[in-house]
Amino acid sequence: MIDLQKIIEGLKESIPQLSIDCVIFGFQNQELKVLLSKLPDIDLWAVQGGFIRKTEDIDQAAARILEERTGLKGIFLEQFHAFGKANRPSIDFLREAFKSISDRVAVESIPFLTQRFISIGYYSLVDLLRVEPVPGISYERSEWFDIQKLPKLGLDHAEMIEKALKTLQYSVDYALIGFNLMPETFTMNELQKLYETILGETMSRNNFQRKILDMNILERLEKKFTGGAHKAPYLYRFKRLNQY
Amino acid sequence: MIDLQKIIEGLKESIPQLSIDCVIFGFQNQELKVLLSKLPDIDLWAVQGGFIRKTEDIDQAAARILEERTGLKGIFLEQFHAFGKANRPSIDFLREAFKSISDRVAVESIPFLTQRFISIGYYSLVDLLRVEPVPGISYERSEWFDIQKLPKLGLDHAEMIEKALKTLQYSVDYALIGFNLMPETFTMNELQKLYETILGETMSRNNFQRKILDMNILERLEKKFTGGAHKAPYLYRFKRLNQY
DNA sequence: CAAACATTGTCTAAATTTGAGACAATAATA
DNA sequence: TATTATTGTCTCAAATTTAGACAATGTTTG
Repeated sequence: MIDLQKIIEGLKESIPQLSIDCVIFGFQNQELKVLLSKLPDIDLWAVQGGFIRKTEDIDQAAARILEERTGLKGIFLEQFHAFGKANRPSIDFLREAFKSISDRVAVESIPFLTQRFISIGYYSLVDLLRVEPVPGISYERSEWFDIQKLPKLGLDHAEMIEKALKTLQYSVDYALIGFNLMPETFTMNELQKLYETILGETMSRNNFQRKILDMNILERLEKKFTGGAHKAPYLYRFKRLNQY
Repeated sequence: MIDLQKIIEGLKESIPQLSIDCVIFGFQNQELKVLLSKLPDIDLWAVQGGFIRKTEDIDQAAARILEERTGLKGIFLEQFHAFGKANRPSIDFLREAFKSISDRVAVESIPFLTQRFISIGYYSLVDLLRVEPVPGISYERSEWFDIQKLPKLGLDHAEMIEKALKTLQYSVDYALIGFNLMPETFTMNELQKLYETILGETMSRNNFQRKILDMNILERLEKKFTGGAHKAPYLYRFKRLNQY
């Protein structure tokens, strides 16, 4: 049950007309996914949003929202763009968003919510299996969607995801170290699959290995015996030196 | 004389706790410069800031502020980062900023101004000679500063300029940085100086020329006879197709 | 008026990086 | 022991970048 009083109190401690939206990417089965939450009673989805408390840095607010929705702390999280069309969001979206409480109160009666919002977008890349999704207030449930097969998205969230993805692709090389996305140890092939999924293109095995090894960011560990009828690949892990 | 009433009315039409800051770059005498404005009675400078009107897209607001301060329209302007430390700005800065009117009203009595501000940073590239600087309200005058010799900056504006410059350096290759920074026509050597200044490194003359010409973005015009005792260089201008 | 001078435009060879194929090495299975 | 699938690495070709060289050309100087 949604506690209306708590919502309104929370809003009072927050900065009006300004929100944060986190585009949370996850990786599984060679698919790049994004964590979306569904509005009640309608097939409309959104990325993980929230507000900025008055005493909180915006980076802290983004980290808090990420933690609230995934349970993950200390994850690499990067701002990518602020969205501020004069007509976002439409009151229609808000009415849907607060439908579950709208029998008790009309959205229009909460001034905080009926105004125009400017939203600062952050993105993160997480180990999907470590996430226990908790939808934000007024959302029904959360789900991972393949980036190729997104559902109907509210507001400008399609554009947001698009832009977050572009930013992620642009910064794969340095971002992968920061996001502790890979398990502690992994094979070169597993790392390559991640690259290919993010970039949406295949890469040649030999040259990928050369490129990554030349970066000098990995240490080679013992071999991994998978039981497959073939040569066993080495395991690697990221070096523990001077990184983020 | 500053019209206090006009200021306060303007603020009423603006979104609270949210501002825009434009880092405006220009190029002259082989120096990359940034347009700063000085506070009255104190040696403290700031980039070109302003507020967002309630009915205005944030991109429009940035373009308006750019035009107000430079007289230039339709110029390259791109968002690069939102700044939102919980303690920005300090009330001290504001008191200085509004000193010129503070004999008539205490800053503290304008609630709009005493709150925390989150600022969205844009950067722009302009032809310095076409600019007629007009300082923002509450500022004394505007001046171009070599990026290497910045004066004392208020708030987090040093960090802002730093980050804008980094963004500019990253985008050198895909953005036509010369298009707005250079005069209508220019020599290859002048363009090279611009690149060298932005990137902070020297480049070889022959290879720079090849690289730029291969981009196929310039048209070659007649030669420029400088009076120097040597071969006259060609003049170029940017082609008039599908650009900013 | 020819020689000297400074700088420009372009060419070429060397060095480096990238792309693509080849092949031996090696776990597990038949 | 031969077969199979995959890995790690090598090599060669192609593409790109770097560096050097040199002729061309306005202007000044003798």
